[in-house]
Amino acid sequence: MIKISFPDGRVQEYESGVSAMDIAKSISEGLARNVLAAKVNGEVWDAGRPITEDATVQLLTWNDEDGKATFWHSSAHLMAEALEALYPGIKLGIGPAVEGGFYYDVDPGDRTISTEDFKKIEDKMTELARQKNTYERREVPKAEAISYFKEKGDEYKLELLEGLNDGEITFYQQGNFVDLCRGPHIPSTEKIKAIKLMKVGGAYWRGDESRKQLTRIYGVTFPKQKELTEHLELIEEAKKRDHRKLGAELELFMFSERVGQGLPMWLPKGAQLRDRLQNYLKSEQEKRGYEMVMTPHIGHKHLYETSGHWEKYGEDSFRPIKTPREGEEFLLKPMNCPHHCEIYGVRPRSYKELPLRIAEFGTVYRYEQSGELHGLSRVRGFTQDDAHIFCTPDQVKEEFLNVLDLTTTVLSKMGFDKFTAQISLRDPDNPEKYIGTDENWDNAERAIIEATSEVDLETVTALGEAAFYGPKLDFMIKDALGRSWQLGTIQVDYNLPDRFELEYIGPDNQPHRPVMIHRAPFGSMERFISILIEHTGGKFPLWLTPDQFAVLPISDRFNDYADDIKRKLALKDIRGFVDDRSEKIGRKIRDTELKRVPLMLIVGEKEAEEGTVSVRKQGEGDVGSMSLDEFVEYFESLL
RNA sequence: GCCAGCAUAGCUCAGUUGGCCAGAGCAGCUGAUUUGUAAUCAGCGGGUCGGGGGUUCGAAUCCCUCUGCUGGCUCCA
Repeated sequence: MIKISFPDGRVQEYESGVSAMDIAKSISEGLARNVLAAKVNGEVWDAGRPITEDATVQLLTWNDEDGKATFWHSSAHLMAEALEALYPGIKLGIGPAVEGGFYYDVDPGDRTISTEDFKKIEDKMTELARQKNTYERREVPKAEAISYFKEKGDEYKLELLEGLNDGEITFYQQGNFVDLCRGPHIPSTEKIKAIKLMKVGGAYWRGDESRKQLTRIYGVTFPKQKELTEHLELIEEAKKRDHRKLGAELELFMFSERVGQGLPMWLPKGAQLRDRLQNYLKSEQEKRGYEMVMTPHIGHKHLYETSGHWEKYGEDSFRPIKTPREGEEFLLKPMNCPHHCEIYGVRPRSYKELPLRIAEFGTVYRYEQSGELHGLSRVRGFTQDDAHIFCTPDQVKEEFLNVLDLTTTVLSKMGFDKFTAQISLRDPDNPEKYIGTDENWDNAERAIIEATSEVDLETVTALGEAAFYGPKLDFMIKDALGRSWQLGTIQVDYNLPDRFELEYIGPDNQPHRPVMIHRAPFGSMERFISILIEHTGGKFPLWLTPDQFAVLPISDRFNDYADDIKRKLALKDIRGFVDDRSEKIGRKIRDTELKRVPLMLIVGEKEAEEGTVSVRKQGEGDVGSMSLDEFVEYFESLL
């Protein structure tokens, strides 16, 4: 007998060789039906694999991330089986589960697989799934594995085998399909009820640009048809909120082929929104001791040689521009920090001035590969909400707290309430990869960890993810659709102060090197606004939205009254417009709704006589009529 | 940059196997209507079918090439 302990702490005895599925059955048939895999001593196993020693066992179902991943991984095998049936001789790369589904990289030879082929692949998968084939695990000697794939002519699997040792090779088989696979898998293909292939694209074998490009087919599967339907609805909703679509509809920004790809232009409403966002951030920064600076859009190549950016990124940047006579070389500024370092160095600094916090909405230009450009989220010219804090090593923690406070304040104001952070620390096994003293690193890493724990921020720690010049903290937020986005970062930097030989005179009358902290709560205005658009679906917070109200006269006869309302509200800093078209009120309401204007003031004969407005609120409808003063009060209560 | 796909009016899309002056809805303009909580009616204008080259008696449609966009890969100070 062996002892099995469960997550709730319960311990029960079973015969050796019992499987997770047996255990599930002993608890209830219903549970057994839902079990996809099991975590045995922290490792995910096939539900049917015999357990021969004492172990902790957690049964995994669709509701567990690991259960989902197993389900999708098994679905990848099912797709591979279907592909082999439809494309004889197709060669297989790898087929893992990923966030939101699975993919398989395949080499179809001289055939191509496009979205048009999805239907027939899905149908084949459904047909195979209905055969209720079990996934059988088998340990295979390396020699046998090699000869199997040699005969099959699958060079990719053979290459994968090269990296594996004899004794750790397993095959999984369902139906007629055998694959080299570590597993685990779900018990049977019959669990896979709903199948949808999502997209197809190229992917280099083993992610190596110099290797052959395989066809990557993405798919997603579910145990219930209904879940697939919901999943597709979520994707539809995301499509509706796509910032590129809304940006055009709401006239926030545009792109032009003639201006160049990846170079957004802000239309009046978008510029207004962005300006408002910047002003808000500016005022919050001023409260926290930041000072604004401005620096030019280009900088001498020497500046970036000093900073090290030229050496590291120069080859992949926009080419330098030259002065016509002297041939001096300038770069479009890819970073603001070198300029800010020069500002720090304008005169000798005393420890009494530290921390020095200098901020700039600095527009930078980076050559991003053309295939990477995407709406506002990935562009070639963008504006960072940048600031650099120069401080003493002792002040790092205090400054982190200051930045965390700023960031959480600002993001909450924007309607984001779910944020987490990743703390990136040194790789303890490779200390030589990093610049700066051990003492400073220890100090900064401790400061970050302490600061984040003091503000009650949910964090994950990633060892070895730090930059070579210092540890960092990255903010992640979840949007209204539950998607995660990485926003701004806070990075400690020991490198630039060195390179620019920055100093301050300490109380000991000796020069010391300051620590530099880079931070950008939004990351970039462009990217942040793209996330904000999708988070809100274009329904921005009232204080931020371009037009806060629209006055809709019932007929032309009340246009003057409507203009009067608008003027009076403008005096109260409430902004909006009058829709004075000769349209019916229903039409005006519809058009105003589509523009995502939060408040509508409908005025007709009754209102003009009584000096009132009839208020209609986004998402709520008619909220009744009120005097203008009452409306101003109502408006303020919504802010 | 690489792979795959796409490009027809300001927007969303039709356009049969290449074949008369390339269509619709919305938007725009003009006029009528003067309207009470999500689309009033009529008329008009608007496209070298992304650019260039080729095949053909004939190209939006087939081929090549460039540009841009979409999805993926790689990269991201």
